[in-house]
Amino acid sequence: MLFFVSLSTKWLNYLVGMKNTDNKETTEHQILEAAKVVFQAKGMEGARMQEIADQAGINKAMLHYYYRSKEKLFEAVFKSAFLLLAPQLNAILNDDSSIEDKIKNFTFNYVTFMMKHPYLPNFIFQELNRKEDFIQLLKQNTGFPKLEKFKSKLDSEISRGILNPIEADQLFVNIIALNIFPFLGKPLIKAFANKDDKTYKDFLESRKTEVANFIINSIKRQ
Amino acid sequence: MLFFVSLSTKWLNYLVGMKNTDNKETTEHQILEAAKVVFQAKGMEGARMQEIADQAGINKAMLHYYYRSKEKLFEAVFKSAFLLLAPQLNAILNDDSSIEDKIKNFTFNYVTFMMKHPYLPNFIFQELNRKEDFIQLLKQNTGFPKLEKFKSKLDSEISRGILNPIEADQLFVNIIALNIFPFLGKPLIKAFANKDDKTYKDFLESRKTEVANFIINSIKRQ
DNA sequence: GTCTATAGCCAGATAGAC
DNA sequence: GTCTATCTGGCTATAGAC
Repeated sequence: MLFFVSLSTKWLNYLVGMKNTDNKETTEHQILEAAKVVFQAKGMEGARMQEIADQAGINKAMLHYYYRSKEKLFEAVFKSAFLLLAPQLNAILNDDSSIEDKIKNFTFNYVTFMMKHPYLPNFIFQELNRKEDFIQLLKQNTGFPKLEKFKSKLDSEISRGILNPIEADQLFVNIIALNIFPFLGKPLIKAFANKDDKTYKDFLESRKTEVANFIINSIKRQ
Repeated sequence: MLFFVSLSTKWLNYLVGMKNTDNKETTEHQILEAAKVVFQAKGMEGARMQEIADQAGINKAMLHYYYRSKEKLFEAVFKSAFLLLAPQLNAILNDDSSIEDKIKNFTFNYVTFMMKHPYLPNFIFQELNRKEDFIQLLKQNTGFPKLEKFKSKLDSEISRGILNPIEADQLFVNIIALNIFPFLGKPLIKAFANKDDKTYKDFLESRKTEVANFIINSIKRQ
Protein backbone atom coordinates (compact mmCIF):
# COMPACT_ATOMS: atom_id res chain seq x y z
CA MET A 1 0.00 0.00 0.00
CA LEU A 2 2.79 2.39 0.90
CA PHE A 3 4.50 1.33 -2.29
CA PHE A 4 1.42 2.20 -4.29
CA VAL A 5 1.16 5.68 -2.72
CA SER A 6 4.80 6.28 -3.50
CA LEU A 7 4.28 5.28 -7.09
CA SER A 8 1.23 7.43 -7.56
CA THR A 9 3.08 10.47 -6.22
CA LYS A 10 5.69 9.91 -8.90
CA TRP A 11 2.95 9.63 -11.48
CA LEU A 12 1.48 12.88 -10.26
CA ASN A 13 4.83 14.63 -10.53
CA TYR A 14 5.23 13.21 -13.99
CA LEU A 15 1.82 14.45 -15.10
CA VAL A 16 2.32 17.90 -13.60
CA GLY A 17 5.55 17.96 -15.54
CA MET A 18 6.69 21.43 -16.54
CA LYS A 19 5.01 23.29 -13.74
CA ASN A 20 6.59 21.19 -11.04
CA THR A 21 9.98 21.52 -12.71
CA ASP A 22 9.64 25.28 -12.93
CA ASN A 23 8.89 25.66 -9.22
CA LYS A 24 11.80 23.50 -8.32
CA GLU A 25 14.12 25.43 -10.57
CA THR A 26 13.05 28.74 -9.09
CA THR A 27 14.17 27.90 -5.56
CA GLU A 28 17.15 25.96 -6.79
CA HIS A 29 18.15 28.95 -8.89
CA GLN A 30 17.80 31.37 -5.98
CA ILE A 31 20.14 29.19 -3.98
CA LEU A 32 22.66 28.97 -6.80
CA GLU A 33 22.70 32.74 -7.26
CA ALA A 34 23.17 33.34 -3.54
CA ALA A 35 25.88 30.72 -3.39
CA LYS A 36 27.70 32.39 -6.28
CA VAL A 37 27.84 35.67 -4.41
CA VAL A 38 29.08 34.19 -1.16
CA PHE A 39 31.49 31.60 -2.58
CA GLN A 40 33.02 34.10 -4.96
CA ALA A 41 33.57 36.58 -2.16
CA LYS A 42 34.79 34.14 0.52
CA GLY A 43 35.97 31.00 -1.25
CA MET A 44 35.02 27.43 -0.43
CA GLU A 45 36.44 27.35 3.09
CA GLY A 46 35.55 30.90 4.05
CA ALA A 47 31.91 30.70 2.99
CA ARG A 48 29.19 29.83 5.52
CA MET A 49 26.05 27.90 4.62
CA GLN A 50 24.09 30.23 6.91
CA GLU A 51 25.30 33.25 4.97
CA ILE A 52 24.26 31.66 1.69
CA ALA A 53 20.82 30.92 3.14
CA ASP A 54 20.46 34.51 4.36
CA GLN A 55 21.56 35.83 0.99
CA ALA A 56 18.93 33.66 -0.70
CA GLY A 57 16.31 34.64 1.86
CA ILE A 58 15.51 31.02 2.71
CA ASN A 59 16.27 28.45 5.34
CA LYS A 60 19.62 26.77 5.78
CA ALA A 61 18.03 23.33 5.61
CA MET A 62 16.90 24.01 2.05
CA LEU A 63 20.49 24.16 0.87
CA HIS A 64 20.92 20.57 1.93
CA TYR A 65 17.56 19.62 0.49
CA TYR A 66 18.54 20.75 -3.01
CA TYR A 67 22.29 20.21 -2.92
CA ARG A 68 23.18 17.40 -0.54
CA SER A 69 26.30 19.07 0.86
CA LYS A 70 28.35 22.25 0.87
CA GLU A 71 30.81 20.61 -1.49
CA LYS A 72 28.14 19.67 -4.02
CA LEU A 73 26.76 23.21 -3.93
CA PHE A 74 30.21 24.60 -4.44
CA GLU A 75 30.81 22.40 -7.45
CA ALA A 76 27.60 23.62 -9.01
CA VAL A 77 28.66 27.23 -8.51
CA PHE A 78 32.10 26.57 -9.88
CA LYS A 79 30.83 24.86 -13.01
CA SER A 80 28.39 27.63 -13.69
CA ALA A 81 31.09 30.27 -13.23
CA PHE A 82 33.44 28.49 -15.58
CA LEU A 83 30.69 28.19 -18.17
CA LEU A 84 30.59 31.98 -18.24
CA LEU A 85 34.33 32.27 -18.78
CA ALA A 86 34.95 29.46 -21.26
CA PRO A 87 32.94 30.91 -24.17
CA GLN A 88 34.93 34.12 -23.79
CA LEU A 89 38.12 32.21 -24.31
CA ASN A 90 36.60 30.14 -27.07
CA ALA A 91 35.63 33.22 -29.03
CA ILE A 92 39.22 34.05 -29.85
CA LEU A 93 40.13 30.54 -30.78
CA ASN A 94 37.34 29.32 -32.99
CA ASP A 95 36.25 31.97 -35.43
CA ASP A 96 37.71 32.57 -38.87
CA SER A 97 38.84 36.19 -38.65
CA SER A 98 42.45 37.32 -38.86
CA ILE A 99 44.66 37.12 -35.81
CA GLU A 100 44.63 40.91 -35.59
CA ASP A 101 40.83 41.02 -35.52
CA LYS A 102 40.66 38.14 -33.06
CA ILE A 103 42.88 40.04 -30.68
CA LYS A 104 41.00 43.31 -31.05
CA ASN A 105 37.59 41.73 -30.56
CA PHE A 106 38.66 39.48 -27.77
CA THR A 107 40.29 42.24 -25.79
CA PHE A 108 37.35 44.57 -26.13
CA ASN A 109 34.74 41.95 -25.33
CA TYR A 110 36.65 40.31 -22.56
CA VAL A 111 37.36 43.47 -20.61
CA THR A 112 33.79 44.67 -21.11
CA PHE A 113 32.44 41.35 -19.88
CA MET A 114 34.73 41.15 -16.88
CA MET A 115 33.97 44.67 -15.74
CA LYS A 116 30.48 43.26 -15.14
CA HIS A 117 31.78 40.14 -13.34
CA PRO A 118 34.91 41.31 -11.58
CA TYR A 119 34.99 38.50 -9.01
CA LEU A 120 34.89 35.77 -11.62
CA PRO A 121 38.56 35.46 -12.62
CA ASN A 122 39.74 35.47 -9.07
CA PHE A 123 37.28 32.85 -7.97
CA ILE A 124 38.11 30.49 -10.81
CA PHE A 125 41.86 30.87 -10.59
CA GLN A 126 41.93 30.46 -6.88
CA GLU A 127 39.91 27.29 -6.88
CA LEU A 128 41.73 25.81 -9.86
CA ASN A 129 44.95 26.26 -7.96
CA ARG A 130 43.50 24.75 -4.81
CA LYS A 131 42.11 21.59 -6.40
CA GLU A 132 43.90 20.70 -9.59
CA ASP A 133 41.50 17.88 -10.39
CA PHE A 134 38.72 20.41 -11.01
CA ILE A 135 40.26 21.09 -14.37
CA GLN A 136 39.85 17.46 -15.38
CA LEU A 137 36.16 17.77 -14.64
CA LEU A 138 36.01 20.81 -16.91
CA LYS A 139 37.97 19.33 -19.78
CA GLN A 140 35.28 16.72 -20.26
CA ASN A 141 32.65 19.38 -20.75
CA THR A 142 31.70 20.32 -24.26
CA GLY A 143 33.05 23.71 -25.18
CA PHE A 144 36.35 23.49 -23.41
CA PRO A 145 38.58 25.67 -25.59
CA LYS A 146 41.19 24.14 -27.87
CA LEU A 147 44.25 25.86 -29.29
CA GLU A 148 44.56 23.99 -32.61
CA LYS A 149 42.62 26.35 -34.83
CA PHE A 150 44.23 29.45 -33.36
CA LYS A 151 47.63 27.88 -33.87
CA SER A 152 47.11 27.00 -37.53
CA LYS A 153 45.72 30.44 -38.34
CA LEU A 154 48.65 32.08 -36.59
CA ASP A 155 51.24 29.90 -38.31
CA SER A 156 49.68 30.64 -41.67
CA GLU A 157 49.88 34.40 -41.13
CA ILE A 158 53.46 34.09 -39.97
CA SER A 159 54.49 32.11 -43.04
CA ARG A 160 52.73 34.67 -45.26
CA GLY A 161 54.91 37.33 -43.65
CA ILE A 162 52.05 39.25 -42.05
CA LEU A 163 53.24 38.51 -38.52
CA ASN A 164 56.57 38.05 -36.81
CA PRO A 165 57.35 34.50 -35.69
CA ILE A 166 55.94 33.56 -32.29
CA GLU A 167 54.81 30.33 -30.64
CA ALA A 168 51.03 29.96 -30.46
CA ASP A 169 51.19 28.89 -26.81
CA GLN A 170 53.24 31.92 -25.87
CA LEU A 171 51.06 34.38 -27.75
CA PHE A 172 47.89 32.89 -26.33
CA VAL A 173 49.16 33.10 -22.77
CA ASN A 174 50.29 36.67 -23.41
CA ILE A 175 46.84 37.63 -24.63
CA ILE A 176 44.96 36.19 -21.69
CA ALA A 177 47.59 37.39 -19.22
CA LEU A 178 47.25 41.00 -20.38
CA ASN A 179 43.48 40.78 -20.23
CA ILE A 180 42.87 38.80 -17.06
CA PHE A 181 45.66 40.10 -14.87
CA PRO A 182 44.20 43.55 -14.20
CA PHE A 183 41.25 41.84 -12.51
CA LEU A 184 43.32 39.36 -10.54
CA GLY A 185 45.70 42.08 -9.42
CA LYS A 186 43.24 44.85 -8.71
CA PRO A 187 44.38 45.56 -5.14
CA LEU A 188 48.03 45.60 -6.14
CA ILE A 189 47.43 47.85 -9.12
CA LYS A 190 45.39 50.27 -7.08
CA ALA A 191 48.16 50.42 -4.50
CA PHE A 192 51.09 50.79 -6.90
CA ALA A 193 49.53 53.33 -9.17
CA ASN A 194 47.67 55.18 -6.40
CA LYS A 195 44.31 54.63 -8.03
CA ASP A 196 40.89 54.92 -6.43
CA ASP A 197 37.84 53.08 -7.77
CA LYS A 198 37.17 55.75 -10.36
CA THR A 199 40.67 55.93 -11.82
CA TYR A 200 40.98 52.14 -11.71
CA LYS A 201 37.81 51.91 -13.77
CA ASP A 202 39.20 54.45 -16.27
CA PHE A 203 42.36 52.40 -16.41
CA LEU A 204 40.39 49.27 -17.35
CA GLU A 205 38.32 51.22 -19.84
CA SER A 206 41.35 52.36 -21.78
CA ARG A 207 42.75 48.83 -21.78
CA LYS A 208 39.82 47.76 -23.98
CA THR A 209 41.81 49.14 -26.92
CA GLU A 210 45.31 49.68 -25.49
CA VAL A 211 45.99 46.01 -24.88
CA ALA A 212 45.14 44.98 -28.42
CA ASN A 213 47.39 47.71 -29.80
CA PHE A 214 50.19 46.66 -27.51
CA ILE A 215 50.00 43.06 -28.70
CA ILE A 216 49.60 43.87 -32.36
CA ASN A 217 52.51 46.32 -32.28
CA SER A 218 54.64 43.50 -31.04
CA ILE A 219 53.70 40.79 -33.52
CA LYS A 220 52.82 42.66 -36.70
CA ARG A 221 55.54 42.84 -39.31
CA GLN A 222 56.49 46.46 -39.90
CA MET B 1 62.63 30.27 47.38
CA LEU B 2 60.65 29.51 44.27
CA PHE B 3 61.04 33.14 43.37
CA PHE B 4 64.77 32.89 43.71
CA VAL B 5 64.93 29.82 41.51
CA SER B 6 62.85 31.60 38.92
CA LEU B 7 65.15 34.60 39.00
CA SER B 8 68.28 32.54 38.74
CA THR B 9 66.86 30.72 35.74
CA LYS B 10 66.45 34.09 34.03
CA TRP B 11 69.99 34.97 34.99
CA LEU B 12 71.18 31.74 33.53
CA ASN B 13 69.30 32.45 30.31
CA TYR B 14 70.82 35.89 30.23
CA LEU B 15 74.32 34.60 30.71
CA VAL B 16 73.88 31.93 28.07
CA GLY B 17 72.74 34.77 25.84
CA MET B 18 73.25 34.04 22.15
CA LYS B 19 72.73 30.35 22.51
CA ASN B 20 69.34 30.75 24.17
CA THR B 21 68.25 33.27 21.55
CA ASP B 22 69.31 30.92 18.80
CA ASN B 23 67.23 28.12 20.23
CA LYS B 24 64.21 30.33 20.54
CA GLU B 25 64.56 31.57 16.99
CA THR B 26 65.03 28.06 15.78
CA THR B 27 61.62 26.94 17.03
CA GLU B 28 59.93 30.14 16.01
CA HIS B 29 61.50 29.84 12.60
CA GLN B 30 60.48 26.21 12.23
CA ILE B 31 56.90 27.22 12.91
CA LEU B 32 57.01 30.05 10.43
CA GLU B 33 58.43 27.82 7.70
CA ALA B 34 55.80 25.17 8.33
CA ALA B 35 53.07 27.79 8.37
CA LYS B 36 54.26 29.14 5.04
CA VAL B 37 53.91 25.76 3.43
CA VAL B 38 50.44 25.07 4.79
CA PHE B 39 48.97 28.57 4.44
CA GLN B 40 50.29 28.92 0.91
CA ALA B 41 48.79 25.61 -0.07
CA LYS B 42 45.44 25.94 1.73
CA GLY B 43 44.85 29.63 2.42
CA MET B 44 43.86 31.22 5.72
CA GLU B 45 40.51 29.46 6.10
CA GLY B 46 41.56 26.13 4.66
CA ALA B 47 44.68 25.72 6.78
CA ARG B 48 44.59 23.73 10.03
CA MET B 49 46.75 24.54 13.04
CA GLN B 50 47.24 20.81 13.56
CA GLU B 51 48.63 20.44 10.05
CA ILE B 52 51.07 23.27 10.63
CA ALA B 53 52.20 21.67 13.87
CA ASP B 54 52.71 18.31 12.13
CA GLN B 55 54.62 19.98 9.32
CA ALA B 56 56.89 21.65 11.89
CA GLY B 57 57.26 18.42 13.83
CA ILE B 58 56.15 20.03 17.09
CA ASN B 59 53.11 20.33 19.29
CA LYS B 60 50.04 22.33 18.38
CA ALA B 61 50.18 24.27 21.65
CA MET B 62 53.53 25.72 20.65
CA LEU B 63 51.94 27.62 17.80
CA HIS B 64 49.86 29.52 20.30
CA TYR B 65 52.80 29.97 22.61
CA TYR B 66 54.85 31.79 19.95
CA TYR B 67 52.08 33.40 17.92
CA ARG B 68 49.02 34.06 20.07
CA SER B 69 46.48 33.08 17.43
CA LYS B 70 46.03 31.60 13.98
CA GLU B 71 45.41 35.09 12.61
CA LYS B 72 48.66 36.47 14.05
CA LEU B 73 50.58 33.54 12.63
CA PHE B 74 48.98 34.09 9.27
CA GLU B 75 49.91 37.75 9.26
CA ALA B 76 53.52 36.86 9.98
CA VAL B 77 53.55 34.45 7.05
CA PHE B 78 51.91 36.93 4.75
CA LYS B 79 54.31 39.72 5.58
CA SER B 80 57.29 37.46 5.10
CA ALA B 81 55.95 36.28 1.74
CA PHE B 82 55.36 39.81 0.53
CA LEU B 83 58.85 40.83 1.59
CA LEU B 84 60.15 38.24 -0.87
CA LEU B 85 58.05 39.61 -3.71
CA ALA B 86 58.39 43.36 -3.18
CA PRO B 87 62.13 43.64 -3.88
CA GLN B 88 61.54 41.83 -7.18
CA LEU B 89 59.10 44.51 -8.22
CA ASN B 90 61.32 47.24 -6.86
CA ALA B 91 64.23 46.12 -8.96
CA ILE B 92 62.62 47.20 -12.18
CA LEU B 93 61.51 50.53 -10.80
CA ASN B 94 64.48 51.92 -8.96
CA ASP B 95 67.66 51.33 -10.89
CA ASP B 96 69.14 53.65 -13.49
CA SER B 97 69.37 51.39 -16.52
CA SER B 98 67.43 51.91 -19.73
CA ILE B 99 63.83 50.75 -19.97
CA GLU B 100 64.92 48.01 -22.33
CA ASP B 101 67.49 46.68 -19.87
CA LYS B 102 65.06 47.00 -16.98
CA ILE B 103 62.58 44.84 -18.83
CA LYS B 104 65.15 42.24 -19.85
CA ASN B 105 66.62 41.94 -16.38
CA PHE B 106 63.33 41.99 -14.59
CA THR B 107 61.78 39.31 -16.76
CA PHE B 108 64.74 37.00 -16.46
CA ASN B 109 65.15 37.45 -12.72
CA TYR B 110 61.50 37.36 -11.91
CA VAL B 111 60.74 34.14 -13.74
CA THR B 112 63.88 32.52 -12.34
CA PHE B 113 62.92 33.55 -8.82
CA MET B 114 59.31 32.44 -9.12
CA MET B 115 60.18 29.05 -10.51
CA LYS B 116 61.71 28.51 -7.07
CA HIS B 117 58.64 29.88 -5.22
CA PRO B 118 55.72 28.92 -7.43
CA TYR B 119 53.07 29.19 -4.71
CA LEU B 120 54.01 32.74 -3.78
CA PRO B 121 52.09 34.78 -6.36
CA ASN B 122 48.91 32.84 -5.86
CA PHE B 123 49.04 33.13 -2.11
CA ILE B 124 49.62 36.86 -2.14
CA PHE B 125 47.04 37.67 -4.78
CA GLN B 126 44.42 35.54 -3.20
CA GLU B 127 44.78 37.07 0.22
CA LEU B 128 45.06 40.61 -1.11
CA ASN B 129 41.75 40.09 -2.84
CA ARG B 130 40.17 38.62 0.26
CA LYS B 131 41.18 41.36 2.69
CA GLU B 132 41.81 44.62 0.91
CA ASP B 133 43.10 46.31 4.06
CA PHE B 134 46.19 44.10 4.00
CA ILE B 135 47.59 46.31 1.29
CA GLN B 136 47.38 49.32 3.59
CA LEU B 137 49.50 47.45 6.09
CA LEU B 138 52.07 46.81 3.37
CA LYS B 139 52.17 50.31 1.98
CA GLN B 140 53.49 51.56 5.30
CA ASN B 141 56.44 49.20 5.11
CA THR B 142 59.71 50.54 3.87
CA GLY B 143 60.46 49.27 0.43
CA PHE B 144 56.98 49.33 -0.99
CA PRO B 145 57.60 49.98 -4.68
CA LYS B 146 56.82 53.34 -6.25
CA LEU B 147 56.24 54.08 -9.91
CA GLU B 148 57.63 57.63 -10.13
CA LYS B 149 61.16 56.85 -11.18
CA PHE B 150 60.08 54.27 -13.75
CA LYS B 151 57.62 56.77 -15.19
CA SER B 152 60.10 59.61 -15.60
CA LYS B 153 62.68 57.32 -17.22
CA LEU B 154 60.04 55.99 -19.59
CA ASP B 155 58.74 59.43 -20.51
CA SER B 156 62.27 60.64 -21.18
CA GLU B 157 62.97 57.77 -23.57
CA ILE B 158 59.66 58.36 -25.33
CA SER B 159 60.37 62.04 -25.84
CA ARG B 160 63.85 61.20 -27.16
CA GLY B 161 62.16 59.00 -29.77
CA ILE B 162 63.63 55.73 -28.53
CA LEU B 163 60.26 54.30 -27.55
CA ASN B 164 56.72 54.56 -28.85
CA PRO B 165 54.32 56.50 -26.62
CA ILE B 166 52.71 54.48 -23.82
CA GLU B 167 51.37 55.27 -20.36
CA ALA B 168 53.71 54.19 -17.55
CA ASP B 169 50.82 52.59 -15.63
CA GLN B 170 49.79 50.55 -18.62
CA LEU B 171 53.29 49.40 -19.46
CA PHE B 172 54.04 48.48 -15.87
CA VAL B 173 50.88 46.42 -15.56
CA ASN B 174 51.67 44.74 -18.88
CA ILE B 175 55.11 43.79 -17.65
CA ILE B 176 53.99 42.27 -14.40
CA ALA B 177 50.95 40.66 -16.03
CA LEU B 178 53.10 38.84 -18.57
CA ASN B 179 55.49 37.69 -15.88
CA ILE B 180 53.16 36.77 -13.02
CA PHE B 181 50.23 35.33 -14.92
CA PRO B 182 51.88 32.07 -15.98
CA PHE B 183 52.22 31.19 -12.29
CA LEU B 184 48.71 32.26 -11.32
CA GLY B 185 47.22 30.44 -14.28
CA LYS B 186 49.31 27.29 -14.20
CA PRO B 187 46.41 24.81 -14.12
CA LEU B 188 44.60 26.60 -16.94
CA ILE B 189 47.71 26.82 -19.09
CA LYS B 190 48.51 23.17 -18.57
CA ALA B 191 44.98 22.25 -19.57
CA PHE B 192 44.70 24.50 -22.63
CA ALA B 193 48.07 23.75 -24.07
CA ASN B 194 48.08 20.08 -23.04
CA LYS B 195 51.27 20.45 -21.05
CA ASP B 196 52.63 18.14 -18.39
CA ASP B 197 54.98 19.31 -15.66
CA LYS B 198 58.00 18.96 -17.88
CA THR B 199 56.65 20.89 -20.87
CA TYR B 200 55.16 23.51 -18.56
CA LYS B 201 58.59 24.03 -17.06
CA ASP B 202 60.11 24.35 -20.56
CA PHE B 203 57.42 26.85 -21.36
CA LEU B 204 58.38 28.99 -18.35
CA GLU B 205 62.04 28.62 -19.15
CA SER B 206 61.63 30.07 -22.62
CA ARG B 207 59.57 32.93 -21.24
CA LYS B 208 62.65 34.18 -19.40
CA THR B 209 63.70 35.78 -22.69
CA GLU B 210 60.55 35.60 -24.84
CA VAL B 211 58.52 37.93 -22.66
CA ALA B 212 61.11 40.69 -22.72
CA ASN B 213 61.38 40.43 -26.51
CA PHE B 214 57.63 40.53 -26.84
CA ILE B 215 57.39 43.73 -24.80
CA ILE B 216 60.35 45.46 -26.40
CA ASN B 217 59.10 44.63 -29.89
CA SER B 218 55.93 46.44 -29.00
CA ILE B 219 57.36 49.62 -27.52
CA LYS B 220 60.67 50.13 -29.33
CA ARG B 221 60.61 52.56 -32.20
CA GLN B 222 61.53 50.77 -35.41
C1' DG C 1 59.62 25.81 26.70
C1' DT C 2 57.20 21.74 25.70
C1' DC C 3 53.73 18.53 26.19
C1' DT C 4 48.62 16.31 27.21
C1' DA C 5 44.07 16.92 27.95
C1' DT C 6 40.12 19.46 27.54
C1' DA C 7 37.15 23.53 27.31
C1' DG C 8 34.15 25.99 24.33
C1' DC C 9 32.46 27.23 20.14
C1' DC C 10 30.86 27.01 15.65
C1' DA C 11 29.38 25.12 11.36
C1' DG C 12 27.55 21.34 8.46
C1' DA C 13 24.17 18.15 8.43
C1' DT C 14 19.73 15.83 9.78
C1' DA C 15 15.22 14.67 12.19
C1' DG C 16 10.78 15.61 12.22
C1' DA C 17 6.64 18.77 12.50
C1' DC C 18 3.77 21.13 9.31
C1' DG D 1 8.89 21.76 -0.02
C1' DT D 2 9.79 24.50 3.91
C1' DC D 3 10.61 25.35 8.51
C1' DT D 4 12.68 24.82 13.78
C1' DA D 5 15.41 22.46 16.74
C1' DT D 6 19.17 19.66 17.52
C1' DC D 7 23.00 16.45 16.87
C1' DT D 8 27.76 15.78 15.89
C1' DG D 9 32.34 16.54 14.75
C1' DG D 10 36.12 19.27 14.34
C1' DC D 11 38.80 23.18 15.23
C1' DT D 12 40.94 27.09 17.94
C1' DA D 13 42.52 28.13 22.10
C1' DT D 14 43.89 27.43 26.97
C1' DA D 15 44.80 25.19 31.55
C1' DG D 16 48.03 22.88 33.84
C1' DA D 17 51.62 19.16 34.64
C1' DC D 18 56.41 18.59 33.83
